Amino acid sequence: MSAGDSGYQRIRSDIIFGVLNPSGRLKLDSMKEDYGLSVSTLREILNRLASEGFVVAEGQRGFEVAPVSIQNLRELAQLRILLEHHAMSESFRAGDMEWEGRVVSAHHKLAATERAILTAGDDPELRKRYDGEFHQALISSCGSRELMQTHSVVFDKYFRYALQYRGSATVAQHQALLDCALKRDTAGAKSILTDHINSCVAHALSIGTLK
Amino acid sequence: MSAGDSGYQRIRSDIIFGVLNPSGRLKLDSMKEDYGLSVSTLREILNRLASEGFVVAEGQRGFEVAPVSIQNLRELAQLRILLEHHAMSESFRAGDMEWEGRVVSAHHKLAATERAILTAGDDPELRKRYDGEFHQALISSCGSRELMQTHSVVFDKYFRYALQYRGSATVAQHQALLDCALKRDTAGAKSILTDHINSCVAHALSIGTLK
DNA sequence: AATTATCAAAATATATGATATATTTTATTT
DNA sequence: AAATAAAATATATCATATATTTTGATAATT
Repeated sequence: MSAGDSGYQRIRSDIIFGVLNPSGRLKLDSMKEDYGLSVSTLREILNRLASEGFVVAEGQRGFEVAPVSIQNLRELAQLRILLEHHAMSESFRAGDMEWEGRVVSAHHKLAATERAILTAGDDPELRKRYDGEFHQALISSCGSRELMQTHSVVFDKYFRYALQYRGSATVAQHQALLDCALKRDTAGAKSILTDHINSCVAHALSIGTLK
Repeated sequence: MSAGDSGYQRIRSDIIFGVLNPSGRLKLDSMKEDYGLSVSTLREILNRLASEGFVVAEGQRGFEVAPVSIQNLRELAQLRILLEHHAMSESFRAGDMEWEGRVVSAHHKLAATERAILTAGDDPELRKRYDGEFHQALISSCGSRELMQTHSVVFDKYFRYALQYRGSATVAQHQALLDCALKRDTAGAKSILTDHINSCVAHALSIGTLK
């Protein structure tokens, strides 16, 4: 893996998981040391992240981590619901046995990880990975790369607000989504997903660190 | 405007309007001369375009213009319909007098440009600009920056397939969309937009250069 | 004879450090 | 306190060095 690619993954992850503070300036000199990369390589990475929306580039004045806000959380939640509802519909319709296999497999890994949280404690990075992979599996037969890619970026941006583990309600919702998928119950899945996301928004707002 | 920014605009535009051929390799050395930029600046630009999906970056093997295909056109058309339907609904609901002003203004400019095509010939770049600004105005009160930005990228990618002017049907559809907007007729607008986009897809397919 | 494997040279891409340009801060003067 | 100039800091661009991939020639294998 190239220096640029691994640096990209690290910085992207550090933004999502709050290692780099929202709205914090990203000074090239200090990042050069922190990530062991040259300015040019850093700039390539920051340009990529800027067009994904994880970084804002203020022309001639450098880069900063994209801010977080209640408004932005609500927008991302709504957009995720819109994209994921549609993608689930299509995917449930077209999903074959291979698809069911992917869904069951992804759910198994997610559920096991969620159980492990109770004993070993939460690992947000691992949880995000399996959560993402489960929702991705659910929509993986939607037939549209563009839709899946768009959804994936929205999901990752959304996850900046979902860093705290919310416990058993989430686990039950994932199980219910699995059941709906195997029954091809699109309406049920949409309804559960809406609750899933809205309760996450409510939880994020209840912490009260946003404005 | 910085060298990087203007180069970005030019290269992005050259991809959308087919000056740079789909699937064509983007060699840094030759681009350096064509655009008068250094490799570093070019790489920043190509990285940005890669994460938007206009360019594909094959690790260690450089960059190429994103390919076009019937499948991709269909995906983008569907995604645009999904996003724009939802955004119109919200925007029609929330749109106030200022919004109506923006819509009327954008339509006026688009309609005038479309009329001018008959006498002065088509200028795809101008047409895209005003077409984009009209649809943007329609959804401008949707209340979600994330939705508008996502829509904007999808619109631009979609436009790679809409380079040929299609004539009076399009003009009538834009007029009908304006009427629906001012009447807050969401259902009507959705139906017209669907036709608008689907007939554009049909037209692109009828040319038969895609596969 | 045709195909595959090996290797060196050329072409190309990636990464770096240095320089030029722009922005912000500080100090000085009005 | 406001305005301006100088210094300090940071960003943007460039030219170059390093690493990778591709190409083409030769040798080995089927």
